[in-house]
Amino acid sequence: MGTMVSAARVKLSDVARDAGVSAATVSRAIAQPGLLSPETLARVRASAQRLGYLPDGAARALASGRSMTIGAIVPTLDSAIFARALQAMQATLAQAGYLLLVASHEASPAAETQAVRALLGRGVDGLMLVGAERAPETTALLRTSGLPVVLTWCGDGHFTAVTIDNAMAGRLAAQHLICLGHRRIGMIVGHLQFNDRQRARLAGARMALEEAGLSLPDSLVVEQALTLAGGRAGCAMLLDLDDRPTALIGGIDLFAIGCLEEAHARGMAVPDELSVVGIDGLDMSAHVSPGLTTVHVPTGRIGNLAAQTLIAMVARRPVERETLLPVELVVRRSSQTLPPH
Amino acid sequence: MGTMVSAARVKLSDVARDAGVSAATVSRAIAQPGLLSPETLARVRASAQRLGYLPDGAARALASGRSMTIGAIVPTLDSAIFARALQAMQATLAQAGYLLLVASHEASPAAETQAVRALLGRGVDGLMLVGAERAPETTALLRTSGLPVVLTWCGDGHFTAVTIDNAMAGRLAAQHLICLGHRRIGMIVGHLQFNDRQRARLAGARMALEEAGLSLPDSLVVEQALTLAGGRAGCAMLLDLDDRPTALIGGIDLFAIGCLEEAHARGMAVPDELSVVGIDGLDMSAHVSPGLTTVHVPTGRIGNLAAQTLIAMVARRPVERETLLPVELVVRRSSQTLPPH
DNA sequence: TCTTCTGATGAAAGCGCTTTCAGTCAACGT
DNA sequence: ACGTTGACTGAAAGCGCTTTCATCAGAAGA
Repeated sequence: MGTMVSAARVKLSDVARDAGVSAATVSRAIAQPGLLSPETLARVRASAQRLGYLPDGAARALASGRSMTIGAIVPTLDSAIFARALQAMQATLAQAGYLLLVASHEASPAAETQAVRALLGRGVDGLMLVGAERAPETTALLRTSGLPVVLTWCGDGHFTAVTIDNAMAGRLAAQHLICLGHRRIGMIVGHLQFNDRQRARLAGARMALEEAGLSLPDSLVVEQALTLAGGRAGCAMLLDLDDRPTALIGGIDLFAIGCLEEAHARGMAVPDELSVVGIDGLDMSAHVSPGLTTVHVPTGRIGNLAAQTLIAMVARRPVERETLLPVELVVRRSSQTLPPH
Repeated sequence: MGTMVSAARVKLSDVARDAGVSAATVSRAIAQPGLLSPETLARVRASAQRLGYLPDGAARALASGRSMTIGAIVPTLDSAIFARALQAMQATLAQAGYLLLVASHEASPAAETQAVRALLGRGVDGLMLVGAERAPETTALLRTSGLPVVLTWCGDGHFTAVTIDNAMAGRLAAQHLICLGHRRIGMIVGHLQFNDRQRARLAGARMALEEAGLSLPDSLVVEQALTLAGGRAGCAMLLDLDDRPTALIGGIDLFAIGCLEEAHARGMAVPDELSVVGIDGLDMSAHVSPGLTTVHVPTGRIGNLAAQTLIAMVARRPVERETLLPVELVVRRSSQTLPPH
């Protein structure tokens, strides 16, 4: 044996010869076994097995026009949110024989365009994207490609989408705090530039406050990078205000956890001196101290449904234009009634 | 316009015709622009641009034998560790024009075999795997394929690998606690079945204890699912022992964070009544309360290097057989000297 | 002036598979 | 007994691109 230079890979025609059938028959044995007689099928399978035949995906894709691959483009893989959604997608796709091709754009519309181009070129059968906001060029690319596309978290009313009501999430967080008697509420959000989810959450919170005769002035909103440290920094800024808020909403749970930390570092008791509410419902949030009140988002289901929807679209089965998944307030210890002044 | 049935996609021959050159020339304009005269190149590019030409990846892969795709198979995407490594890989790969195809096996060797088969079939140019332990069948598949393969976290001395010294990580954690005066130390590890990283960490910790004249009996080791809840449950089991340990090591940071939580729930002060050390160095660990002492692992670099190594192997450039990345103890507040008895 | 290069381009043969279109053959109906 | 039907299978034409190999100017050398 030793280091043998990779033996020429077994190909379909080898199997055909070995089994004494035509190439067409072997192909059918793989893709439409029902068309073959049991004996032929068994013979072909035996040969394929014995020779260790593995179909060449590129050739199949070229000949059939389907790559059995779905692409997903997310802001980053390094986030509990997208990691969970992708894991769910991947699991669902794998069951259907699809593979997941991933790309990230790090909040850059141009990078997203590039990623779309790359995935389109690679011949994915469908594409999952996050949010509805993107460079017009990207949208044009998507449209002219005619490829099945599913937007997630936010829809645009045109592409198929699996979404949550981000504005409602913001609203629930705010209403909860309002009900507890808070009147001065601050919010930390991600950079709003290329992030419609954060914009919607902010808008929802603001609207809830206004409906209650209150307001969420820009002075009480701070934009931060989507990290725990960003949340902590945002919290610090808000707490340093002359008329500091009595409650804070994190546009993502990570922000809220950062707030918990900053409050702790300052010796401010949560929830006694500061109430904190997040949005996302990370596993982690149930485990921090105090437990984080948050608006839970069914992240895994978004991934599962996006995958299922894409699979259905590839198969030309009808699908919901937009699936809206419910968000839900989960009250824990980080928020409480505003103590009497 | 309206709903136009997807216009036949622009293909290389269309560009060739438009530019008044042969298909070969267009192909060269894409892959080896240096071979063309500046004028021809410009003309072809202009045509391609105008027609919106996007090369067909499947056809390229079939004709050239390279798919410009790298595969990665991890236990799960839904873990801060693998998510970070994959994000790093993806970023590095994207810069080199490669795309990342991901699969997860959820700690099932059979699922891993299947994933390898799927990725091999899809014609990836290289493959990243986690750990060195796997079904013999998988290894055979990998070997006969002759594909560039990089193992991560643990190597097997045969395949190229980007690793960390897991045993050293366990050892550092244990030695730290021993130095603080702890004599009775417990450890929570992931299921050891198909996880050589956890086995090595356990072995390292055990060895450190034995070298100090102590021991880590099986009664003080509990296997748990790799989640925060698993860590908490493991901690509970260990604390319920008659002769409870004074310090706990988490085989992953998540376990250690679970310990913090369980201790908190029981009203046990950390580190006064219980010292806790983790292994991984999650961002989160710096932010929990008390800050978690942990053995930091350069997760992102593992991903970067795995990608770089794979790219080099595809290009037939020589690479290190095994790159061992350093781990480092980061002392925070969760561990302290054992108080006088 | 006549080779000999060199650089730029084209013609054409696949890459390994799918799929249409025919064709074969046994069973069936009348 | 003979056209029909239906179930299988095979021949062959690509899928869209890459890559030899050949060609053909024009530059350089003799």
